[in-house]
Amino acid sequence: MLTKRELELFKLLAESYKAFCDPKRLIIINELRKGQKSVGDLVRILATPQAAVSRHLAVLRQRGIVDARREGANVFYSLSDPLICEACDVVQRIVAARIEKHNKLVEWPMNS
Amino acid sequence: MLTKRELELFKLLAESYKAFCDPKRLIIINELRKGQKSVGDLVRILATPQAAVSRHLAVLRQRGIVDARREGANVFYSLSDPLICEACDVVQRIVAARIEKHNKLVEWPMNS
DNA sequence: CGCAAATATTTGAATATCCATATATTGACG
DNA sequence: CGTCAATATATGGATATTCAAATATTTGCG
Repeated sequence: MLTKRELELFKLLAESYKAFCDPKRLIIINELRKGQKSVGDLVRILATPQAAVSRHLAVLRQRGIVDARREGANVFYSLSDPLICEACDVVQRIVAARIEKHNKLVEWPMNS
Repeated sequence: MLTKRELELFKLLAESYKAFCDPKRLIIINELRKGQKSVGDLVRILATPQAAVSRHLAVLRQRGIVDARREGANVFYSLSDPLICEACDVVQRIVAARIEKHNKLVEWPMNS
C-alpha cells in the first residue's frame, strides 16, 4: 500500500523525468555540462528557432533542471545540480548496455 | 556540431526517458526493485485495471527497462538492469534536493 | 521616450499519451 | 476441443506535447 505522500512523490518524479524526454533538451543539457550558455549560444548550437529553444529552456527551468541568470540583455543558463550529469550518465550507460547486449534482437520503441 | 550518430543517440535516450514519465510506471519499477512480480501481483498493488497495467508494462518492455518471463499462465516481470535502480535513486536525490532547497520559492510544474 | 537586440510567451494545428472498455491471445486442465 | 484464468492488444475520447509563426517583454543605448 502506498501513502498519499509517496504517491505525490511519484507524480513529481514522473513530471521531472519529462524534462529529459526530448532530444533537443538532452542536447541542451549536454552543452550546459561544458559550462553556462546564453539562449543565443544555444540557438546557434541547436540551429533551431529561438522560440523553440526558449520553450525547451522553460520546461527545464520549471522542472528545476537548469538555473537562469540574467546579465544585461542576455540570459545565461546552467545546470542546477551536478547530480544531473550523474543521472544522464547512468541512463546513457543503461541504453548503451542495452544496445550492446541484444543489438538486433529486441523490440525498439522507435519503430512502433 | 553534432554528428548524425550522436543525434540518433539523443533521440533514443529521449525515448528511453519516457518510460519513467508516468507515476504508475514508477511505482511498478519501485515494486520490481523488491523482486520479480507477475502482472496479477502488479494489478493488485496498483489497484488499476489489468489492461492499463499491461499497457504500462508494454511501454517498459519496449524501452528495455523490464524483462518478461512466462511461467505457465503467469508472466513475471523484473528489472532488466541493476543500473535502473541507480538511475532512479539519483533522480530521486535531485528532486529531493530541489524540494529541500527552495521548498516554496520555485515555480512548480504541477501547478501550470 | 523610442528603437533595436535578446529572450519569453501565446496561439493553433499536428501528433502523442492516457484511460476505460471491449476484444483477442495464451496456457492449464478436464 | 471447450472453458476458465491470466495477460495482451485494439479502439476511441480526453488531455498533453510539439513545432512554427506571431506577438510580447526586457534591457541597453541614444
